[in-house]
Parts: sequence; structure tokens; C-alpha cells
Amino acid sequence: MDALSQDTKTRILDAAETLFTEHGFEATSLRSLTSAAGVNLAAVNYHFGSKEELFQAVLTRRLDPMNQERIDLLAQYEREAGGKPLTCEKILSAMLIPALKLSRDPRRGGKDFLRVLGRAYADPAPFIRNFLSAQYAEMISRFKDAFLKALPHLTKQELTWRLHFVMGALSYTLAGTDALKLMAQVMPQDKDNDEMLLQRLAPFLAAGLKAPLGDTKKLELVAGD
Amino acid sequence: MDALSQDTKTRILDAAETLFTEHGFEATSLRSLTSAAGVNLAAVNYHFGSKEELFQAVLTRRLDPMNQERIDLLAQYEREAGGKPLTCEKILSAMLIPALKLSRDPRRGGKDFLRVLGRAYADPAPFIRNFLSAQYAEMISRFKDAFLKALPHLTKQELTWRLHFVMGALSYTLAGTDALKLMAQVMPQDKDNDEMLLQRLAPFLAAGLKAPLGDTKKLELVAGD
DNA sequence: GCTCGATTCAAACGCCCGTTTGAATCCATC
DNA sequence: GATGGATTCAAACGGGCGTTTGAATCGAGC
Repeated sequence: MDALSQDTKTRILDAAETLFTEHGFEATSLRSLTSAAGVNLAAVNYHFGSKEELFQAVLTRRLDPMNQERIDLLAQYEREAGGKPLTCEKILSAMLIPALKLSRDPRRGGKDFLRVLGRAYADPAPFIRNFLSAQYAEMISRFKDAFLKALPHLTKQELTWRLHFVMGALSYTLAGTDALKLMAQVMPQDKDNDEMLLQRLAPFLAAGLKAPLGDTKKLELVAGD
Repeated sequence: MDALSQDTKTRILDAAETLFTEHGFEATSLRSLTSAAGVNLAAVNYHFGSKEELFQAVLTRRLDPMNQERIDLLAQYEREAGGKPLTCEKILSAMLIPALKLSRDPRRGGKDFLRVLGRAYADPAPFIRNFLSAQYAEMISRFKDAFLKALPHLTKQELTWRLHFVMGALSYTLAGTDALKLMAQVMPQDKDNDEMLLQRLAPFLAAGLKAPLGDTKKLELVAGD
């Protein structure tokens, strides 16, 4: 009864999280999904309305709490700092720690969920894009403000670009796709691997964020051919 | 006759590049694809064997020349340096310039192709993963060697991680997905936007690569809850 | 123990999918 | 101008898709 006794909605969400991870949204059929969840085929449309709404529900279940945790942690750090601007590393911690905690918690979907999220980032379907933008809006705006104070040498525009790069490295890394098999022979043990990961990611991103403004001469482009 | 006079294979590849960009691999049907290309439905299976092989052909057509260009440019820089190790920025240029040139050249698929590539990075389908690994193997290995010489303070393992982050930021940026609509109000003009982009990306990545090794204390994790 | 809304179920609906087939057409070669 | 391989074509194949339906079942409240 243990795992099977959950209610239908949860069973569907759990199965969807796994299968969307493995095959993506389009390639996952409701027939395989409901049969993996041990529920009737019609249950998805009854409880969620449609396959698209189910996908959004899969994301919301994990994303809402994680982003709220990020916002709360940032606020706590700011309270502790008593008005003084936070360091770059501290702000990054407020972003990374909730994500890492989620990835380590199998009861909240763990790495599976972060992989679904990583794929969603790259999906051009409008219903996904709009949904993600709305979900992240508040968190992004708060962290942008914090970074602006921590990095006074950056213009708003420059910071926006750099946050763009940060989100890229972060999503690629947390999703753990490693499309190019870079990590093939690098990881001897899986133990505390994700902790290591963020220990390495944070200094990399902090250095990038703190970098002086780019020299226009550094990247010379052959315009002609 | 101009655009329509191309041979069937090319017409299919062009239409596939566009449609895979807009809807992804699974969500693009051969019926819509062949009708957009103005060819018979059976033409894809006749010329490419299957939908999967068509997808690989779409990637190869652009990826092979771009990665060869990267390798050649790196070799040229190394020749010019005459044995001395290259700077981080110079090596990054050898990665970024061919990608940027491709993205600016509509005759080679331009941004459309890079978006297909960005999505492929996040796709878990084995036939895509294996294909990408093989395509990138040589380029990655050469650039890893170059970076190792340029960044002697990094271990091989640390460099592998940082290259992972670099590829993340690069693919997210070049794919131009901007899942979180960060850039909404930032881009006043589209002109030479991508040039600006890499002018900003290169310093960011160079600073990250050159960062000192991470302090284990910087990111404190609450292990318990 | 009957009622009634909530939930589950098997079955079907209509549609689109990737692929195959075999005949029709093209076109360089003899 | 007949030949024959390469290509195009319309049509069909078998199957899976998301969704809907209407009856069966459940279970708390009277």
C-alpha cells in the first residue's frame, strides 16, 4: 500500500516527472504515462484537463516552493547584513542552495525534476515559455536588484546579460545533460557529487559576474568572410 | 525557379532546420515538413532513410564545418604564438568566432540552426546524445589541451568542470531561447546584436575560467533540512 | 441504507503519425 | 528512340495519439 496508496493526482505527477525526464513532453504518451502510474487513461484529463496542463502542474509543484525558498533566503541574508550590500557569492548562494537542496531530495523529485526543467528551458512551445516567465518573474527581479547593489560597476543592461549567462551555466549544469560527455572519465564517485558541483560552479559564476567590462578589442571579428 | 530549383535533399534540409527549430523533433511531422519543402511525403525516407537520420543530417551539415573551422582557427593561433601558450581569451575566440560567423550567415542556417543545436543539447534521446558526443569529440579534446596550457593553476578535473559551465552558458546564449525573458526590455536594436553578445560573453567566461580555485567554505550547505 | 457528487473505468471517436509500396515519370546513355 | 536506373508520386498500411463519453463504482452525510 505504501507507494501505491497515494492519491491519483500524485501518482500521475510522479510518473509524469519521470517520463517527461526520459522522453520529453511530446514523446511521452498519456497511455504509457497512466499505465506507469497505475491509473486509468482518462484520469489525466479528469484531474488536470489536458496533457499541457499536466506538464505545467509537474513544473509548478517543485518550482513554486524552490523559488519561494530562494526569495526567503535572499531576504534573510539581507536582513543579516543590515543594509550593507551582500557579496556576489552570498547572493549566488541564495540562488544555488535551494536548487541543490531540491536536487538532493528524492521526495521532491531530485535530479529528475531538474532535468525536466532543463529541457523546458530549451523548449520553444509558447505555453511552456510563457509559463516559465511568469513563474520566475518575481525571483529574477529580486535577485537582479541584489546583484545591482553588489556590483555597482555594472549597468543594468550589462547585468542582464551576465544573469543570462549565469542562468545558462546553471540550467545546463543542474539538468546534468552533459550533451558532449565532457564528464565521462572525471567523476570517480557519485557521492556528494552535486555538492562538489556547486562548490565549483559558485566561484566560476562569481568571477564572471565581477569581471571588468569587456574590452571591445578582445574579440576581433572578420566581418567580410 | 531561384529558391525552388534546389535539389530535393537541400529543400528538405532547409525546411527541417526551420521546423525543428520552431516545434522540436518530436512535434514536427514529416507531413508538414515535406509540404513546407514542396516535396513528396515519401522523399524523406527515400533520401535520408528515416526521420531520425534526417535530423542527424540537419545537424551534420552545419556542425562539421563549424567545428573544423574552430580547430583550424585554434591551430592558426597556436602557430602564430610560436610555442608560447595562448591566452584564455584567444582560445575562447577560436571557439566563439566560428559560432558567431555561422549565426550571422543566413545561408548556413543562421540563428535557426543554433537553436536546433541548443535544443539537441538538452534532449535525452540516445540517438541524439551519441551523435553529438561523436561530432564534438575531436574539437573538445583539442581545446581542452589548449586551455590546460593557458591555465596551469587548474587540474584536469577542475578544467573539465569549468568547460562544462562554459558550454552551458554558450549553448543557452547562442540558442537564444531566454526561457525566462530576461532580455525583454534590454534589446533596443537587433542590429549587430550577436556581436555585442559575444563581446559580453567572452570576458564573462574568461574571468570564470581564470578564477582561483573555490574556497570550500564559501557555500555552506545545511545538510540536515 | 439511501442519496448524490466525486471518481474510476472500458470503450470508442476522429485524427495524424512514420513508413512502405508499386506504378508513373524523368533523363542520361547507348 | 529504346533502355534502365534514379527519382517522384498517390495511396495505403498498421498503429498510436489526446480526448470524450456514459455507465459503473465509491463513500461521506442524512
